[in-house]
Amino acid sequence: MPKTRDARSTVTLKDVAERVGITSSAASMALADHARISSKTKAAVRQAAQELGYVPSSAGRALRNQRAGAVALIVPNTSQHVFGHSYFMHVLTGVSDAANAHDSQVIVSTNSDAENGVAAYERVVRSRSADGAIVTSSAVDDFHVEELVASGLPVVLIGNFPYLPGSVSIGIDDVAATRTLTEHLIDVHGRRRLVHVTGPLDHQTGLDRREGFLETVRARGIEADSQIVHGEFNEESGRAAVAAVLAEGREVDGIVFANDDMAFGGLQELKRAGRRVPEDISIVGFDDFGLARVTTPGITTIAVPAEEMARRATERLFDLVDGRFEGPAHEQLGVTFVARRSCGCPDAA
Amino acid sequence: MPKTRDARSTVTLKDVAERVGITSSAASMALADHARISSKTKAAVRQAAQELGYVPSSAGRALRNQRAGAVALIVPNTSQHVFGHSYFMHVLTGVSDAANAHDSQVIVSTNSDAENGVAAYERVVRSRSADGAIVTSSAVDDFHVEELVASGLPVVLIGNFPYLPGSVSIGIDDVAATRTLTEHLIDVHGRRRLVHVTGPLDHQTGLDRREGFLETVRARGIEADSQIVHGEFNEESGRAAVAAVLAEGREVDGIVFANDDMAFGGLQELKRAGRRVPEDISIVGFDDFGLARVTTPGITTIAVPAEEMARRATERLFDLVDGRFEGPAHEQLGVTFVARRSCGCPDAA
DNA sequence: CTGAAAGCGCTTACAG
DNA sequence: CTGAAAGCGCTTACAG
Repeated sequence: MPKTRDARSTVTLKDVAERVGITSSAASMALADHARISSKTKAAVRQAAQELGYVPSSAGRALRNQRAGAVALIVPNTSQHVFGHSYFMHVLTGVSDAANAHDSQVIVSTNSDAENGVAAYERVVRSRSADGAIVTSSAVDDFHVEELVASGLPVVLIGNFPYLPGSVSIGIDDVAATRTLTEHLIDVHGRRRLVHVTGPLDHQTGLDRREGFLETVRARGIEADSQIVHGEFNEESGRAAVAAVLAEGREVDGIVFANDDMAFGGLQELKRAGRRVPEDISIVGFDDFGLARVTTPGITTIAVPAEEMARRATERLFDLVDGRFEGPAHEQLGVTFVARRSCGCPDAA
Repeated sequence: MPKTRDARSTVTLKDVAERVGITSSAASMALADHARISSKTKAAVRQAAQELGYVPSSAGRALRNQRAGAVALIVPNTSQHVFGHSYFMHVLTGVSDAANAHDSQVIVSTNSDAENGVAAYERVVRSRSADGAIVTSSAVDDFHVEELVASGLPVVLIGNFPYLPGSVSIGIDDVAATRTLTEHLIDVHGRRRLVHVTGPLDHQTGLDRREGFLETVRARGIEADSQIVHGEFNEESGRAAVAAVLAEGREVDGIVFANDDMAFGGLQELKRAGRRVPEDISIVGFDDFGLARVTTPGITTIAVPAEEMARRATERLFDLVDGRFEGPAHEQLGVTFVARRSCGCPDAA
């Protein structure tokens, strides 16, 4: 059966070489600017390539060079639900920028169905479609990540992975950032009866942000008036957490949500219950991937530099792939505190 | 220089074949379940492959089969700014789902710098890294899209491209959808003095949504009281459009924004000016990719089935690649009207 | 029926 | 110095 693609012309190195009257070996060297080819021949080859519209075959190159010319951005479906759309676009942008700079393609591997023997991303990598992988998973018990790292394949993780000492990762200091938020509620707005709505505690971010909250209320001596409620990083769990807290009837004047989505859900529930934010209760979130800016009131939060993290992670990945760098290493980027009206601050801008 | 990758074992078909004591040709046929291989040998090969952790080399396959096993999702940078993050995640999800079902990788090509001779996505495709492409651009004057389609390469476009009759595309009926929104303001909420804030008019969506608005105000006989203001699909241009309209001092009781981002910008500007939405002015947007649901008030809008469009587009692409289908063809999917408080309707759920 | 060569497009180590 | 073979990993058309 004739294929559609047959209609298109496929220009190979051989075509270029024939036009110039040399072998494809020589043409290859000419295009690679090899010293042994005369500049006259080089010019002729370049022109022929130009005229014929020659583009090297990625498969031919990959097979010969044992190098795919692509990196994989791996998005486990667990992490898909945990983080939001904006987060991944920031990450994708960062990865693409760095990959483009290295003339590399970006393969996005979103494994929709969790367990089908070999995980989707393991395949990407084992089939050598990609020279390395950026992984955004943060589930502590995701053993696939561990296996991937252990396989010796170049992998850079986005996030903090203290339990994977052999890994290369780029993260932020979630503990310190949450401390900043919590201290802000206490020191600037005089809040004393605080609630922390956690993220999922099988995620390192969930654990670290809780730790930051706990450290702070302890340091300020208001631990007895504080409360921890479990959440799942999504809007609905923020709503449910607030509903549960309000149902208990305890006094609360500030809530530290472990991310913005939960803060938004909580905000809606507080409004529904007739509590004014920030007059009656100050709230803060975490991430600033877009949502926190558009709600009413805007949500005070920590801006996570997702795009920059991804860019750095990808640069590190190329270092690994090119053998310029040997893990393990963990790098942390700075974050920005963004004051909005939800805590009681005046709106920015 | 030894490469990092040398540390990893690379299992080839030859390794599998040797373990079983046959040639790699036979092993290939065995794994392909070819009739001429005995079921006993097949079982042995499968087991050996399993034990060794054999995964076919994508480069070897691609070269031999003249088929990359990947599709490209092309995101011209123009269109990146025009649409939002959520839109692309919806598209990416749809493309990934369909590609996974066809055992194909997804390459995302975001050409950051516009003009570097050959456009980034042309390279992807010319280097045969991808067997076909999904393109999300909607700029009417983006000649790259035209070239791509003309090249004979399998391409499916997301959106409406009436000026590219030779193309295969999946879109929605923007004219009819905008008519629905505009009629809603007039017929349900009694608005008579309407403004339409357009999208960029070098984009088909911008043109079509304007057309839908114009048709409706003409049909209802309120054209004289209507006004068209130019926007660019982003929040800031919505804000600016509203500021301009208010500055003129004309009476306005309803605004049809060509998308949600502009509606949100306009909403903020209206609030700032002391106009109540929806009491004084009803507003509507378009898209429903996330923003419209989280603002206060929520924005009445048309939900665009971006994920489904992408899934269908990718299915069509595989039809083209496999020669099961010959373009041109244009398919339109249905949309959903979503009533929220910004027009005067009670909030949903 | 079955063994093994040929060839996809590249690049570089080798032979002359 | 330069020509052209070898081989990356696959699959299938061909020879026996």
